[in-house]
Parts: sequence; C-alpha cells; structure tokens
Amino acid sequence: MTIMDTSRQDLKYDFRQIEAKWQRLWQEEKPDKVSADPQRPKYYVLEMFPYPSGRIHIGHVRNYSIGDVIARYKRMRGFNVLHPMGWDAFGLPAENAALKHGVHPAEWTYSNIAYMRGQLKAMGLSYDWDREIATCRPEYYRWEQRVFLQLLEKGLVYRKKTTVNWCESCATVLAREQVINGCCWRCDSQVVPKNMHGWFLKITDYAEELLADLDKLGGWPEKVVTMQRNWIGKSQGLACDFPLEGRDGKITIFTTRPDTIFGVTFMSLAPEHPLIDSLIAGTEQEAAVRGFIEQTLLEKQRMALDQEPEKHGIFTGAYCLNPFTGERVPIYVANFVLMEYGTGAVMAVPAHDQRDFEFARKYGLPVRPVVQPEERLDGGSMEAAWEGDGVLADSGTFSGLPAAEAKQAIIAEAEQQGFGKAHTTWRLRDWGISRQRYWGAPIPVIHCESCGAVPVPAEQLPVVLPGTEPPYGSSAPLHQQEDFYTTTCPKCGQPAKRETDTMDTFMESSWYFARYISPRSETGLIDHEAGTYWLSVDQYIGGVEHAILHLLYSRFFTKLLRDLGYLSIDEPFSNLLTQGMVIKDGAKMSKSKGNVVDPNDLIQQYGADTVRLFALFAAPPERDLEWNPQGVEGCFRFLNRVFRLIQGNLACFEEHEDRIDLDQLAPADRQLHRKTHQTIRRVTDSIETNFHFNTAISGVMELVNQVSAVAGEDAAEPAAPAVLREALETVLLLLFPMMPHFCEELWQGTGHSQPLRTQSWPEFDPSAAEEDELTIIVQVNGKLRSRLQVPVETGEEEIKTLALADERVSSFTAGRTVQKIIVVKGKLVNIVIR
RNA sequence: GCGAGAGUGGCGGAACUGGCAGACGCACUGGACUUAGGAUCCAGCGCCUUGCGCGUGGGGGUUCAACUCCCCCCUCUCGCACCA
Repeated sequence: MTIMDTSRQDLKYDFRQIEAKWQRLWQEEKPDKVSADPQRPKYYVLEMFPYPSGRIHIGHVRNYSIGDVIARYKRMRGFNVLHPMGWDAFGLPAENAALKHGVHPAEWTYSNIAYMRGQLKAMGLSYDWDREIATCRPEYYRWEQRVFLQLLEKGLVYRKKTTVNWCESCATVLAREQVINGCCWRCDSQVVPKNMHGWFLKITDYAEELLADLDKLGGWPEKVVTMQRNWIGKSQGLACDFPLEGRDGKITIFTTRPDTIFGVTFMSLAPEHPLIDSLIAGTEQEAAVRGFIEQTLLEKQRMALDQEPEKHGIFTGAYCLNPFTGERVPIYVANFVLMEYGTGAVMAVPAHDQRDFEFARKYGLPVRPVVQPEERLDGGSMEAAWEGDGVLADSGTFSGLPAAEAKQAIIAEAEQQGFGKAHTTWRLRDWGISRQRYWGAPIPVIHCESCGAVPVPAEQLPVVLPGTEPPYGSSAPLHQQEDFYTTTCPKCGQPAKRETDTMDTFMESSWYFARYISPRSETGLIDHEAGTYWLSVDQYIGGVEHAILHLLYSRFFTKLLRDLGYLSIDEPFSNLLTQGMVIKDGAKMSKSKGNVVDPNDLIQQYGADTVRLFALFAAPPERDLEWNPQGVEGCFRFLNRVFRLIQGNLACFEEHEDRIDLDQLAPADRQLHRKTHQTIRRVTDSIETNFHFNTAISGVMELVNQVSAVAGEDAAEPAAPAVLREALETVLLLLFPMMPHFCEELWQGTGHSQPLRTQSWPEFDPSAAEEDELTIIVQVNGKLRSRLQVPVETGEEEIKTLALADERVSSFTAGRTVQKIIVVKGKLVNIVIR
C-alpha cells in the first residue's frame, strides 16, 4: 500500500504512479462494461463523439469531464449506466491530410483514433470501451446504407438536380456551413453556384412533427429549442393565383398577410423566376430586364452575406390581375425577392410591408393602406409601412373586419372562388446528402443506362469504400477508381456505374447514439430489446455549435428509424446540456491566435484529476470557461491539501466505531458532523438541479477547510475519530466522480477493501444537518445593523425584544419612533423607524 | 432588423421562493517557518471623502426589505437574417 508505507515527512501526492495504477486496473477489470438489465433503472449518458483530428483539445477535456462526473455519480446512485465513446471518423480533414502528407485517409484516421483513445484513457474516463465504434468502418455504415435503401423505397430519399456551392480549386461541393462570405473555407477562393444531381432526404415531410415535438424537449436549453424553431420556420398564410393580363398563365404568390390583399399595388418576382422569360420575350423591355437580372445575380454572388444591398428592381412591361378586385397590377423584377422561399413571387403591399414601402417610394408606385390602426393612415404621407394590427378598409366586403378575422375570411373566399388556398411554408429545406468526396460512406445506388438509378440489393451490402484496408489504395475520388466504379446493373445485368458520391458525414452522426446499444450486432442496426431498455439518451452533452445541424438531423433520424420499426422513441435526447467554450485571454483557443493549451502537457504536469477538477470548478458547465493556469495550480494545491489531510489523520480510520450519537458529541464535533451532512446535501443538490459542479466543489472545499481546522497535530481540540473519519470519507465519496484516481487511492489507503466506485452516494441525515442555533439578522430600516445568536425555538416576541435591546440597534433607534417591526421566521428582524 | 442569453470586487464565479451581496478559488498584502521559497501554515483583502457613507451596467418604480419583481435605456455574446 503506497500511502501507509511512507513516512509522513516525505508524503507526496504522486499522481503519475496513482493514475497509472488505477488506469491499468480499469483496463483489466472493465468495471464500466454494462449490459441491459430490466431489473435495474438505467441511465444513458452520452457526450458528442469527437472527430479524430489528431489530438484531444481542451474543449474535449471539458465535455468528457462533465459526462464522466454524471456517469460516475449516477452509478453511485444505483443506476445501470451506459456511457459509451466512439469516433465520427469520416470527413474532409482526412482527405486534406492525405493531400498534404501523402498518407491514406484511412491510415491517418485510424492512427489518430489509436492516439486519441490513449489520451482519453489517460483522463480516467469511465467508458464501456467494448462498445467503441468508428463510423468509417463498413460494420457501421452498412446499416446506414440499409436505411438509405429503405427510405428510397418509401420515397423519403430522392435525387434531383439543384444548385450547389462549388469550389473550383478544391473541385468539390461545399456544405453551406463551409462557405464563408461567399468563399471556400479551405482555399478562400470564390464559391460558385453549380447545377448538379444530388440525393436528398425529405426532412420537410417531418417538419410538422419536428416542430411540434420541440414541446417535448423540456430538458433542453430554451435557446436551442428556439434556434430549431426558427430554423424550421413555419409560416402560415395564403397561396393565391394572380392571372396574367392579356395572355394565359398566372403568378402564384404566398403571403402571410392575406388581410392586406386589397392593398396590392405591384407584383415582385425573384430574378430567377421562371416566368420572366415569357413575360419579356420580344418586348422593348427585354434587353433592359435581362441586363438587370444578370447584374443582380452577379451582385448577389459577390455580396458579403452580412449586408443587405439596397432594394431595386425593374418593370417588366407586363401586368397581372388582382383576383379579388380585377385591378391591373404591374409586374416588377426585384433584387430582394428570394426564389428559394415561398413561390419566388411576392404580392407587394407598400402600406403594410417595409420592403415594399421602400421600393414603392423609390419607383413612385402607389401606397394604399387597407389595414387601419386607430390613427388613420394616409398613403401619400406615410413615412414607413404600418405592420401592426388594425381594421380593414377599402377592402370590399371585408372592410370593417379586424385584421385577424379578415385573414381567415379572405382565405375562405379565395378557396371558394378557386384561385387560392390556405398554405404553409417552411424555411427548412430538404437535406442534400451527396458529397463529391472520397472519405465518406458510399451511396448504395447503381446507375444503369436503361434502368436509371437502381438500389443496390440489400444482400450486397455493405458497399465498401475501396482501398480502406492495408495496403491502402488511392485516396482519389471514387469516379477515378475504375474497379469500384464499373459494375453491372442488378436489374438487367448490363454494364452500369456505381454512384460515386458519398454521404454527408452528418448522416453517420445522426444515429450513432442508437448503434451504441448493440454496436457489434451483425443482424441488425439495433437490438430491439436492448434499445427499448436503454433509449432514449437520458443526458446528452456537447457544444452549442451543434444546436441546429447535428441535433436537428438526429431528431429527424430518430423519427425515420422509428417509422422504419427500429426504434420506439420519438426523440433521441431527453436532456441536453450545451457546454460553453473554453477561452483564453478572452478569445476562443485557436492555433492562429496562439493561445492553445494542450491537455497532454497539463496532464503531464498536474495529472488528470487536477485537470478534470479545474475544468469542472472554473465555471458552471453551460457557460464559457476562461482558462487560467494559476487556477489549475490552485486545484493542484487543493488535491495536495486533501492528500496531506488524510495522511495526517490515518489514525481515525483504524477505529471502526461507527455510531455517532448526536447527544454525546462535543460542540466542535457536533459542528463538524453537521457540516459534513450539510455538505452532502449541498453537493447533491448542485448536481441534481443543474450539474453546477463548481458550487459542488466549493462546498467540499469548505468542508475540507473545516476539517483542517480541527484535525491533525496542530488542532487545539482534536476531533472525535468517528466524526473525523465520517468527514474525510465523505470528502472522498463526494469528490470521486470528479477525481476518480485520487479518491480510489486514498480510499484504499485508508483501509477499505472494496473499491470506492462500488460505494453508494452518501445520504445526508437531516437531523445531523440541522442547526440548533440561528443567526438572526437585525436590520434598521432595511440596513444590516446587528446579528443575534438565538436557539432555533426562540419565539417571535422574544426576538423582537432581543433586537430592540441590542446595543448597536439602540444607537440607531434612540430618539426615534419605532413604526413597526417585521420578523421573518428564522432569518431576520427589520425595525422600521421614523 | 428579429430571436435568445448575459452584465456582480483586480480576475473566475457564489447568493434558496424578494431577506447578511461578494461563498469557494485565483491574484495581491503582511507575518511565521526557512540557507532559500514559486512549498507549507497564519492573518488581511469591494470602494471611498470612515459614516445614519457608497456599492450587483445606467435611470426610474413597487416593497419594511431588490443582484432577484415591474418600466425605460446602454453594452456585450450567440443564432438567424430582405422569409413576403
């Protein structure tokens, strides 16, 4: 036993030896390996899995420390805890590394995984390592391919030609988040729109449910829920046809303000609107309109995304007719109308829409108010659009109706007349999952000249990405890999070509939480029974940067997998904790800023327990954490203090007198015993209510401070051994989830035969925690003037008397009239004087 | 512009349901031990004009009592951004 053998003088907290010892043991014994057990309550805690970029960074340290405390705490509370880890292993950086260093992406990825796994183990994280997954393995993505085919069959996957963000110099499609101010995030060259075929997932079919089920996510931060709600962006209104004047055809518009339809004075089309061609063909405006469109599109491309260009447009020369009034409406092309939203055509109501208003004023178009607030609007003199509520005016039979009522009435009328209907528009787009990249999961489709896009038969799955087994082949995109590319059609047997796009890596991360349930299953994506037991994830933890993409896709996938019969849950993550960033010198850590702290160095210098403690102590988890090297030092000091404190009081562990009799305790012992139980209560509350480990830790620090005052050789009155022992054991029990190696070592060193991890979380004894004296605050006119120490049972009248008799109080009350005295039981007295 | 969150000592952060503002830690100051101290221990530590003093971004309000509730304003962070 390392501790007992050393003489007190030389005692040192040797974290290297201690951490290595316990990690070795955990590696051998696998104490955190779990299986489904319906007899026990389960708890599934999950941290967002990392991309194997090469090394763990400090944000990972924080994320996994938080998750590990929760996992260990829940185990001590008797839960059967699933706590897995894996690798989000497909992605662009591997290809970049391949280009730069000539290593195959697979080799690069697997060696990174091996290194980072070692780093995680050096942190002492309590994962069930037997469940580790890597998404780049065919054993993983074969199920994704299977799901893809099932969705294809259900019509939830489709292929279409669309405009994508294309980087010429990298020769690839970029995801929207990889386009920064119109430029490529890697090479900074201009991103251009390009029309290409791609595969899409019909997330819009689930828009309604994705929106409605946000209400079930009570355990999510409000912020994330709101962001998702905005992202989905439901708006309800009227889709309505405006027939063209003097020719066949119509313009369909969408509006959320059908109540303003009598105020339409012109029509605006997006520059990309397909109708424009036929409207202007052969007219004298043709050249001018074409020139305008060309310039607008160019401008749109060049414009930095964070500024709005001035509104401008051009008259096409054509008119359409307002279906309600038959009035002629001039048709404009306008630079602010988006083809991607609604129908690409907007009925313009300058009196009630600020953009239309600005446009109308600029081009001298009429402004006609039709929704009148109390103070009557005048189209000629208005200075801004009125977007508020009001009563309809100049609106035919609808005049006089309040706007809200008018909306419904006008929609009903349009439906009855057959030129419009109630319509809902979504901001959410279908999810384009095709990537022209090598390092991703192949899309299991074969293109045949006569049969078209043919699904790969299920029994031929997985479609394995070529060249991922050593010796590694080329990392070139799949269409350059002849033997992969060329195949035969499963339907007609003719020569055919495989799909060469791979899937967006967000696909893999959308369902990994489910694969952890039965990661080695070769018969299905998930073992149904185990899934029923373990899912959903009780606590998910990760960065807020995934608030939309990953978390929305995972919710979507959960519903897809449910509808395919794999899962029986509606939502994947019952509770979500979005941890803040780790910052240094006021800025996010980044290589370019040169303020990066390498966890490796820290663990070398202080040990994992200290680093974990600091990551938990410096800020509550949801807030940004300012990295402070001196703060780390302070945590290290704390560990050393506790170490010495326990070493100096080993004697109290030798006696095994367990009973603590409240009535027999000396006042100092009673006080320590009380503090011990108050600390248990406080730490438990901090963890249970909001995972505020920072306050939990400071609670334990207070207890340690108090023990220090009454323990050891220097103490004036040595504490009773049983009380001291209880206090010290409590310190170890409460700190264990945060600093497991340290606490296990001391637990063993103080003569316990069973490991600390098998112990239950301590229960607090309310009667032990109870105070028998109270400090009553005495205020005069609301200001603190004195304090009274009274027994708990002191009555109100007595407290009043004592307060008035208090010397410091009477110096304020002397010569004044006491107006009233307010007594708050157990807390304070406030004497109000004039 | 819209939406969300935040603003407390030199710093990170505490404060239950309206009831002691500044727990805990860092930094700093003084002392002890010491050849030495960047170890350890002890003490101090919001501000000032030192008093019926001031103080939780600013201004008002409700209240016996406000970091906490209400109104107005300022600043910062994040997200979305011409969404019809």
